[in-house]
Amino acid sequence: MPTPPRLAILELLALVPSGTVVSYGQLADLAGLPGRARLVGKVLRDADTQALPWHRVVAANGTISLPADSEAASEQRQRLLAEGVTFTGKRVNMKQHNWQPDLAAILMLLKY
DNA sequence: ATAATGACTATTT
DNA sequence: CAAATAGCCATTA
Repeated sequence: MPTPPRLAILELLALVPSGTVVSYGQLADLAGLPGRARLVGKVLRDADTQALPWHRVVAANGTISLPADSEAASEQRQRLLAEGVTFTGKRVNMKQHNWQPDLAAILMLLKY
């Protein structure tokens, strides 16, 4: 049984549009959980990655927060590239792709 | 109750 | 730009 905080994170993640990314901390803040970036990471580990855009979550500096050599890391990068996300070396160009919550997302946040 | 852990982050070397 | 440093805080052991 997911605790309320986790639920908020998951619902919010589901709203992140293709071609954009969010940082762990940003997602935590939006979900009303300031300072809990690490919790987001844990949620992603436990969550059902099949149905959620988990690959749209990257570190605040734009890098992928998974072991550079891991299979998951390369897959995440591949998925992002497929959505049109551009990289500069190892970092996502946050300037262009960092998600800015739209009205729908803001409204949804009100229930928490 | 205490201590270690980690898909984090901001700052400083 | 890479690496170390020091905060962060729920979850685990």
